[in-house]
Amino acid sequence: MNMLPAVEVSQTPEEKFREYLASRPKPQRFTNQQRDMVQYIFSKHNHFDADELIDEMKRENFQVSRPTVYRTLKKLVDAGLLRKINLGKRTVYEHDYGYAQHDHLYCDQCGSMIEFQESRLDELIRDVCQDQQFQLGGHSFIIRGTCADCNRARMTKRRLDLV
Amino acid sequence: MNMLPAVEVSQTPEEKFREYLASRPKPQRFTNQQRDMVQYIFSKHNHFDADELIDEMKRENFQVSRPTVYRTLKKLVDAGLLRKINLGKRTVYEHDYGYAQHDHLYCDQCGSMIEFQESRLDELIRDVCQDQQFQLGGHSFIIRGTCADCNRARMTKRRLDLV
DNA sequence: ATTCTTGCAAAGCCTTTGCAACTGC
DNA sequence: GCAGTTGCAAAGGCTTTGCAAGAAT
Repeated sequence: MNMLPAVEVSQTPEEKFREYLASRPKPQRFTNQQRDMVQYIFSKHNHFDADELIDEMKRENFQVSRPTVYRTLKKLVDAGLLRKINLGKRTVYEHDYGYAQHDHLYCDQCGSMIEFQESRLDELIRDVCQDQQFQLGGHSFIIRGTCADCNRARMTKRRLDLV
Repeated sequence: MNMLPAVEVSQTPEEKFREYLASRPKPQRFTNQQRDMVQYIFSKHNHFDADELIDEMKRENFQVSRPTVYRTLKKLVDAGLLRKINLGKRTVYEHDYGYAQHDHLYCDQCGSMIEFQESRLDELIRDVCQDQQFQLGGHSFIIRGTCADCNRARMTKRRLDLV
């Protein structure tokens, strides 16, 4: 995955999450499983779905249960630590906190997600909202197709097929 | 819904669908239920999900079964008559054939979808794909937020609450 | 102590599928 | 008549929930 610039943050993800929990109308508790999840998720920068997270964490002997993972992921999204991306077939999560605003190219062949930044997009979104008197909440933007690697693989295969 | 320019098409949706069916590796059949669905769907221009379509068609005494609706919707998407839009909570379909390329603003409050066209978006997409040597397949772009109507309603409510 | 979180099993929701009866071509 | 379509019931995949036991504050 090509890396985008990190963003300066003054709190660790865990601190930010605790702050979020504490600031709820009904203060919520910070549990061991939640701590493990936050630490695990922010120890690597990648896109993952609920199942992958559960499998990987179990493989590393963390104690995680499916319902709790779903419940915690929802809180992490609310807290602004994660962003949820709906891919149609799959729903994946990625870091939101401490990471630059960006969008994705999604490869239909290999499933990889390539991140990109485009300042023109923000401008465009602002203009459209202005036009329609629409109060912007957010956006989802995914460009689908075939990534460079898969394209190369295809080309090669096609060449071989012709022989 | 604000209307975008229609596009010139030489075939009716039904004709186009029959052509698609006939051109399959294993030619497929055009049935009464499929005809009803195509006619019903293209008799109005709106966004709908599978359930809404079934309910409405049943209400008008068309005979439709859930599995067949799903099977036919898939074919209509393949045939290029419909476009499938994943809204996270809901999956909706809209006319693709005979209708200008566009994207959507989605109101979180009332669920309405406002269509818009932005030529700058195509340019941007082309540039990003160029950069990444990515072969474009398509894109999904949804701007979320609160539409003008809902915003007005909220304003009014807020004013009333203050009295 | 109180109140929130957990984990199991079960339910929900939307979508797909196996299969026998049916129907377009 | 053959091959594809239909509709029922059932299964699937992912996500959520009721509730009793357990943990955080």
